Amino acid sequence: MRADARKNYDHLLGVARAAVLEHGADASLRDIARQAGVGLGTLYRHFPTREALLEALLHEGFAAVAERADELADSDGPRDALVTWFRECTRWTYEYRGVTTPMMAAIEDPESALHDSCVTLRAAGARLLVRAQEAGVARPEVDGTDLFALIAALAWLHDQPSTAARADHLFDVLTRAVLRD
Amino acid sequence: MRADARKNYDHLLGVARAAVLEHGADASLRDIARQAGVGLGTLYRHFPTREALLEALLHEGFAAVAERADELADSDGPRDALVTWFRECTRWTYEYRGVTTPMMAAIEDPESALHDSCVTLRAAGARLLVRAQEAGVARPEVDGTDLFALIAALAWLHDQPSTAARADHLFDVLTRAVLRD
DNA sequence: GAATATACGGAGCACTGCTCCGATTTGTCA
DNA sequence: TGACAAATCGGAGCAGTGCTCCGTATATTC
Repeated sequence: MRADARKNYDHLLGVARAAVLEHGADASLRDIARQAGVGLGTLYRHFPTREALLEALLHEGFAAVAERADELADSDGPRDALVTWFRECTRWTYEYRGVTTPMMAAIEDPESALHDSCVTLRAAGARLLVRAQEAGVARPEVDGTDLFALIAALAWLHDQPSTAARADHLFDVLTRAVLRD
Repeated sequence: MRADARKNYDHLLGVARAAVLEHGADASLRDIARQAGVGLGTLYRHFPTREALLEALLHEGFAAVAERADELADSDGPRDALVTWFRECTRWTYEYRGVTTPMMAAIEDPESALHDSCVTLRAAGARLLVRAQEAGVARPEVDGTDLFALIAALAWLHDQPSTAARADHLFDVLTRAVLRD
């Protein structure tokens, strides 16, 4: 990679992060390029699709949340590990508005730049879920895809003006759908 | 209302219904106008906002689902009435893709053309919910807004390619968050 | 310092929502 | 019936979007 390309890539990523934090995952790509002092073609060369840009932006976070699942599996009991991870994962998605729709599309599309990260995240959750089910504290009819869907749904609800304020409460409500009473 | 205006209004509504059924709630307004053989200005005069168009499209459905709640309250027990209405209401939203985001925005915005219909729907669900809670079969911490949010979340999940096929299963899962075990 | 491969920038295309206003049609009243 | 006023229409025009393409400029290599 050429030196100027590397510099543009890094700068672009920084500007994109700020833009996505402020305007959500559907921030204007033109604005990002302009704000980075770079042509639109340059942005598209480095990030051919919006998913590629999001992947570059979120990759570390995905990995950290997935790894956190294994940490919790070691340190906590089946029930606490699942609930804590579910909560932390959900909270993490709250940072980036509108990221949940591309994620739901990506997990179904192996060509998407976000696909692998989403699959990794789902698998991490599924491990904790199975463990909790084996311990008899989670409902047996729920699977990893359901858990992923619930996380995405909570993120979506957090993006909606009418339910953003009660996100924590909705998390508690949805937790009852996963846990055995 | 002038005769030509009335004719355009009705025709526009028919074309819009087909377009929304096929392309979802964010169907191109230009396409709808073109397909109806009408200028864009005409469409905007009859339906000043997209919400106004959706309200005209969905008003009957909103009213029918709300009324259905009272029917079920008369005919069924607290638990069955709630679950059946929850299911029917959710299924109804499946007919129109992408309608849930504008609904969630509308219920918070009294100026929106969809506001009243959304409030009516939420109130209908809340009546059945309170009845079920008084009978001890629904969780006391859930309220009407939560129920509305769950319906919207299920509709959103149904719009996503990765979870559309398991919509019924997700309904069963989320029902456990509303009902007492 | 010259040659080559790499990367850049932005004009251009097709689409979107939405506004505005001159042209047209309808209903009314003499 | 015919003229007039009010209601309605149609689409050009503006600003924004995603995305492509290619002439130009820059970095690296020899």
